[in-house]
Amino acid sequence: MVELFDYSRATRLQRELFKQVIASVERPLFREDEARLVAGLDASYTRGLSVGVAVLMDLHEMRVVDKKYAVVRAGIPYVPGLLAFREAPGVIRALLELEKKPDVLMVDGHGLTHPRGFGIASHVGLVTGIPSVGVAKSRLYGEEKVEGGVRYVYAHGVKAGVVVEHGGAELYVSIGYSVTLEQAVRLVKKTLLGHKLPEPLYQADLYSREVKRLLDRKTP
DNA sequence: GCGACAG
DNA sequence: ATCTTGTCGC
Repeated sequence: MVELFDYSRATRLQRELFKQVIASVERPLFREDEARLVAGLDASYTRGLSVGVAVLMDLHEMRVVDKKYAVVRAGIPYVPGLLAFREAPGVIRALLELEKKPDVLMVDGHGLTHPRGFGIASHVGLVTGIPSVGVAKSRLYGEEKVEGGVRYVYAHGVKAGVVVEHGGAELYVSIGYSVTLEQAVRLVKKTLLGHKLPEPLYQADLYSREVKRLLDRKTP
């Protein structure tokens, strides 16, 4: 039968790139002290289209300094574990449109805490070569273990994520690409303001839905 | 076979 | 993620 999407080929690629993520974490490119720009990445969907957005924020002033979007065909359906193949194309295009290169990316979804250790956060980070952090609103994979009052998520033999409780909800923070788990958690906590999501993702969520509405209203 | 399953 | 009005509460 003709396959619209080669599942085994996609998972094979993820298992392979997972190794590069592990290698990147041993020598993190992310320089916390010098980091000034973070990009929040998210996407919305409508009529077979994917609206990917990238919102750039200044970590010192915690203000939005730039934001871009890209509309692409949502070719692949959503399949747990393969979210990146549906969502990354639009998000990456929007990211490349930014006037300045971010020091780190915050992606809506998991990174290492993924069945094959290569969720969308790792995917986007590796493809662009920019350190990344995954922030999901629910669990996907891994074993949770509490140590010193901290809810860690182990995956593929490594301490891959942390469950951060905030505003009555839980945030699954995980290593995306070229960052340590400690850096990932600090970045998320630092950008946690008055919303359930860290500011970069909250702003990205708002923007992607704004563009989607604009698209719905424009094309009846 | 059964349960889990990012957005 | 998306489909969807009003409504209860701070």
